Amino acid sequence: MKNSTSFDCPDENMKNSRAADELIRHFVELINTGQLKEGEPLPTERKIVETLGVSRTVVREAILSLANKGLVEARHRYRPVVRKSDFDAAFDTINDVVSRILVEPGSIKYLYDTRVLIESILVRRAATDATKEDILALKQALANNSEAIGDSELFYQTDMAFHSILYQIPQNPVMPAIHRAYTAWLSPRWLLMPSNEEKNQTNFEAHRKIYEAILMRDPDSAEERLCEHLTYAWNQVKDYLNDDQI
Amino acid sequence: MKNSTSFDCPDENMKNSRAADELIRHFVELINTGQLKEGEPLPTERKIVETLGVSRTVVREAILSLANKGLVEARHRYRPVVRKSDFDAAFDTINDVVSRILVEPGSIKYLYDTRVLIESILVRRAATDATKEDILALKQALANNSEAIGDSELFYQTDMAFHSILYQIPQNPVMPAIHRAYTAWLSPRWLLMPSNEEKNQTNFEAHRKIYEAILMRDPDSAEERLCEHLTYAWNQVKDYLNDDQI
DNA sequence: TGTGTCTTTTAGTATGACCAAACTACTCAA
DNA sequence: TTGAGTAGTTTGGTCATACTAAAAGACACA
Repeated sequence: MKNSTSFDCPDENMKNSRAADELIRHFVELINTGQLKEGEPLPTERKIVETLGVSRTVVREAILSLANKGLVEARHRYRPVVRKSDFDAAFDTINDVVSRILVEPGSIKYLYDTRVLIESILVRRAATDATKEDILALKQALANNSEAIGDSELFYQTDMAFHSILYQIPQNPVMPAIHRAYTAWLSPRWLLMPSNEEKNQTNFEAHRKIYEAILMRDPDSAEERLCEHLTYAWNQVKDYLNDDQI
Repeated sequence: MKNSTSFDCPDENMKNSRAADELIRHFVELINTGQLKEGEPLPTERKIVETLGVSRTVVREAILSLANKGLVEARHRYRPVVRKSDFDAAFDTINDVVSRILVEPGSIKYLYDTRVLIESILVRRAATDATKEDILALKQALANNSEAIGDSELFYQTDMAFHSILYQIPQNPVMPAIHRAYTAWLSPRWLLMPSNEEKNQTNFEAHRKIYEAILMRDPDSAEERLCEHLTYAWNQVKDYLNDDQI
């Protein structure tokens, strides 16, 4: 189909002449307006071919693009279904680029430093804004962390869980998504580092100090202790990264 | 979470029989190891067909995926070239998902609030860490902002430029990328709001106060003034968003 | 050295075919 | 009646081929 008339497109740029792009826009429109709801499957490829008047090649390209953009989920041999689009899904779609970036020297540190920045403000806000329930959650996470000191794998999990509370306190779904993204991207390198009870003990103490500063409603102290904690953690892990990754 | 091409399951393959996936992994490997360098074009589709022994359909799917993942850049009718993978590119690849998310009620505010959080810690760090050069850059940006009060379009640009200095101070390439992402995602809604000289004057004064707090090396004051500024800005813009977008 | 034209190559698209997995409907036994 | 097993149908994944228009390259010409 050459669609010389081109009903709605004023043909602004020649570069946008891929037929699949129009299909993509079509489905994005359907999804954004709710005509295709979350969890609902797209029409079959052959159905789209006959209703939209394009070839199956184009249909498959469009669906593939939608899948790669994270708007639909295309399991092998199943109909693509409209995906839940939340901030978690957004971070998921850049896993490959980030993996690519993280092989470049220095990038891991850059990413880690942004985590330090973000958690710095998070502990400050925790110190000033945390509710009784938040404090209780931190206390519980701290207890779990304490009990796991002898089990490094479990300690790693409770460590993450403690930090994740900080991301939950602002009641903003973007923050937990950021935490999950950090975890997904950094943990492969973190797990290169052997753990032991001594390190666990040190990290637990750091968590306790942060908790206490939050309890005392002292943002400056909370931030300072968090930075100490994360700096220590970085120094621990960097010895186990290849030189060209640091 | 399940369509990540990186390792996910200890039980390795679950019907992972899509031929394109292997091709994708192949090229990701070539790119990550530097055998395919940045700016270098991929082989032609037919070349890949004959060297890798797969059909052109599969080759095209793989290339399309690489393009959607942001690892290569596929201009219409040109050979795909290996793309520079930086944090800017990462944010670029999620524009579609984020656009989808931002049509959901409340999500714009959530995103904006994370910006407030991040800039809060940025102004704090600016107050404590900014070099003479940083201060000078802020001063210059402030001057440009002042001169643009009468020209709303120019004011918007100098406004962004002032804030962007804050993102540059940590000397971390992730932060400017975050700022550009915020700008790209939020500005379409921001530009719905009509500007006038009075608002510009107010915003400039806010910038000046932030600058002065940084100059005085007073992080608490800087953070407080920034939050006032961004709260004011939000209140200004929210009246021009549809009710179901707020 | 730069420019316009011709030829070759290649990406974009369409079509048809085939296979295997998923889906559907039906049969049959408990 | 119901549940499991089964055969036929649908559909996604892949391959092969063909055609078109645009990009790349070759080449003569000024």
